[in-house]
Amino acid sequence: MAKIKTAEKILMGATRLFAQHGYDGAIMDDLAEQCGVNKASIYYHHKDKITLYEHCLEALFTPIVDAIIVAVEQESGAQDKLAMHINTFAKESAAKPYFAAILMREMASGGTNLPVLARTQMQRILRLLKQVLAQGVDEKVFKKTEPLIVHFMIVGTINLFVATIPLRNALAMEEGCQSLKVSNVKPVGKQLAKTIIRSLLTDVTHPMPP
Amino acid sequence: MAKIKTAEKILMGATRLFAQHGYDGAIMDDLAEQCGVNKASIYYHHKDKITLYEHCLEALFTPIVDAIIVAVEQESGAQDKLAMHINTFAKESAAKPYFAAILMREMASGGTNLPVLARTQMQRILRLLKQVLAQGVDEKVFKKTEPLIVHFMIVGTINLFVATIPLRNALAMEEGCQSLKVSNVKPVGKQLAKTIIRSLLTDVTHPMPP
Amino acid sequence: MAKIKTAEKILMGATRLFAQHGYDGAIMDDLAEQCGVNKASIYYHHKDKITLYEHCLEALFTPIVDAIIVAVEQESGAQDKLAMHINTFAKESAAKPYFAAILMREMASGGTNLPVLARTQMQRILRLLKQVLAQGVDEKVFKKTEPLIVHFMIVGTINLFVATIPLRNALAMEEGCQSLKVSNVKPVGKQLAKTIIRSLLTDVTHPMPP
Amino acid sequence: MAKIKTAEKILMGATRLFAQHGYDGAIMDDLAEQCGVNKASIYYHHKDKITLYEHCLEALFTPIVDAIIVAVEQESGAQDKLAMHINTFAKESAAKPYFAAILMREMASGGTNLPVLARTQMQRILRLLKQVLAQGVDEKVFKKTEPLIVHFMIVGTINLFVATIPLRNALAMEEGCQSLKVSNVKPVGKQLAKTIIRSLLTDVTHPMPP
DNA sequence: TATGAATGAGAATTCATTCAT
DNA sequence: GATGAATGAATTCTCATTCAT
Repeated sequence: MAKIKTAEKILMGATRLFAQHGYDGAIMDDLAEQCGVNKASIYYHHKDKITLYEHCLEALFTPIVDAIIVAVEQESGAQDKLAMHINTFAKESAAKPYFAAILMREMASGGTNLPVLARTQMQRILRLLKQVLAQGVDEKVFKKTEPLIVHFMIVGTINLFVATIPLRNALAMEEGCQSLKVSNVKPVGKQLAKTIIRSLLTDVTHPMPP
Repeated sequence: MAKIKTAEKILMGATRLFAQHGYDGAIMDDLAEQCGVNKASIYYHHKDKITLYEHCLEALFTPIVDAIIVAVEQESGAQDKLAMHINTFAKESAAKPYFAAILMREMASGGTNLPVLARTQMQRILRLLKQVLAQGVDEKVFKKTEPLIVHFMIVGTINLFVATIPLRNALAMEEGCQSLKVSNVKPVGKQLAKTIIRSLLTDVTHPMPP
Repeated sequence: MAKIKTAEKILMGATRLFAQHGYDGAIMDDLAEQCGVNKASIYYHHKDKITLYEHCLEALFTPIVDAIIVAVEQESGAQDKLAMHINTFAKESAAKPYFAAILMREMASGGTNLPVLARTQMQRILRLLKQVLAQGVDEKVFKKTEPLIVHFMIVGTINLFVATIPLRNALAMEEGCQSLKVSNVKPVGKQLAKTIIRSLLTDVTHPMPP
Repeated sequence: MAKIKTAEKILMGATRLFAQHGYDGAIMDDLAEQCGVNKASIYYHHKDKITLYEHCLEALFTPIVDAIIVAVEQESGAQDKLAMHINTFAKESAAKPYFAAILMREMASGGTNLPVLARTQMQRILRLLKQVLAQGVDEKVFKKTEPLIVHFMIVGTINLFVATIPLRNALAMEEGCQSLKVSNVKPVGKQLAKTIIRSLLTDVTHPMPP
């Protein structure tokens, strides 16, 4: 019987809670109740709240960044790599929706509280992007641009899209405006990739991916 | 004697605190101290914490959205309107940096807690954008696109850029990586506008603004 | 134009509030609002809360006790005096309903907080009752009894009746039980007087008042 | 080791405090201190102040009413039942002196705040009394009377007597008036029973209980 | 491991009172 | 006399954390 370990159960519940309410808004009592464990058990497994938070970030960020790096490595051309970068980021964000919320809050805090590990992970992504863009410049397909801005476009757009899925559904109800209800990330990633790549290309007549 | 009104002083201090720490992380005692007023004074002017928060959002969001609408109205062509939309959003966000942080947190919450007024303001922006894009389609300059995605690109990118200014400065120190230190929003807005507009244009040979 | 003086207006409002909520439950802000005066005005006219309370008690208790004494003096026989004592107490309590509530609360506090003046007034009533009962014993119409118990019967019964008028009306609604709705004090005073006097009479064949 | 449970300890302390100072006058800090428990413990066991108050009323009222009902059931004649009703009410009130104080305050509030349970309990008493009086009328021993008035005489008198025991002791000291010092409830109940029954009897020559 | 109970340090809110005009 | 604003001292309640079993 594949009983989920208590420590794991707590970690998952905590991630959801931190995503929904932020670090300060997440309450240990609620966590215990929602996980169906005793409050003291949390402390048996996780030292304290801040450490638990760090565990959550670690468990959340690392595999996402790893997945992106692996995916990008499988492509060879700069253009394909960039497209893969963006699409994988989108896919992973959509698959682990708490990632977007937590990242957004941390960015909102100026990232000051962001545990070192999470910061490191975000820098790995940025570094990867820089390499891809540099490769593109070398290959004469991309113009020179500020990688940071591209990074912001990717992360900002996707995060916002994923984090607002529930909001948009609510608005769609209120307003009867169906267009708000877009909740599939794939096309968003696609269009974002197209937009960014097109703006980077040296030669606009260069063939675009479909 | 132009004494700043206490209510106003509290509102400003509260906005900063909410932006820095989020709703739950902002502490009324700190607010009182930072404003140099008595704790009870806060309650004299603002009923309770949640109401104070709503007041902050109201004071923050409305003028920004108003400014964007006014600016866009002064242009006539869809392309110019869109550029103005993006640049004004960037300019306003940069001028009132708490806006980005607060909006990001709210988005992270799925916007569920977002007071009605703030939601309404964000919808005003979106509605404006829709009109501009529709006009562009009418004028045959723009391809048909999902306005929501464009909206996300604008808001997500700019917000992330503005909100991470302090983070990036910190990172720049740590890493000695000067490129992180970009803190002037204007070029970001410019490049974002160019990127988005270029991807929207029906005819890539269409003349771009410099 | 017979404008009610502010001090007076406050006194009346305060009496109601103290009766409804007790000393601790009465809130100065509410008082100001209900009286339509500024909070600071209360302190202009009444020093502080406890003093205001004393003023209320004084204004409430003294005329009631005076009225009883005057009324009793107008009778000559012990039996008539006692009847008058009870009926006047009932009448006055009904006319000034806040009296019952305030007295009950004070009694509930063990009367420890009861300002001296109010205590004195209650003792005047008790002293009067003692005299009447003693006179009855002298006149051989009354048996010797403990005046305090008679006092309690009178005050306890009438107070309870008057104070519960609103409660009983509520209950009558809920239960559809009309008998609860007795709200005219006169017959209660009458029956109470009859009950007490009958139990005091030496000779049960002694003529009773109708 | 028969350690008194904390929840119970709090309940008892709270009952005393509510009786002495009323709901608004009872302060949670004081309660914690007097019980020798931590402030937060109170909330661990009792949700909030109002709930704690309700728990107190429940624990206080129910057994008293139960005792009265049981005692009355053991008698058969209406006259004996009524005497037992009054005497048991007196006995119970004396045994749990906080009952009188709390009931008086609630009555003073017009009973409006009185938690449903306490109201229900008081109605059980009234209903019992009605049955006894009705039985007496059936048995032709009692005249028809308004049960509510009889109820008020019983409750009002006994409550006042019990609640004022401390006051009277104080007065007795001040005045040197020994007669005030009556603090044994039994004779009061006895006399009250005699008084009420005598006034209810159809035939005054009817044999009274000693 | 798990849990019910406990707790100290806060944190939001209230309230009587005062002050400047 | 009257009033809007301010304030210090509570007061209720919360929350992360610990302890005994």
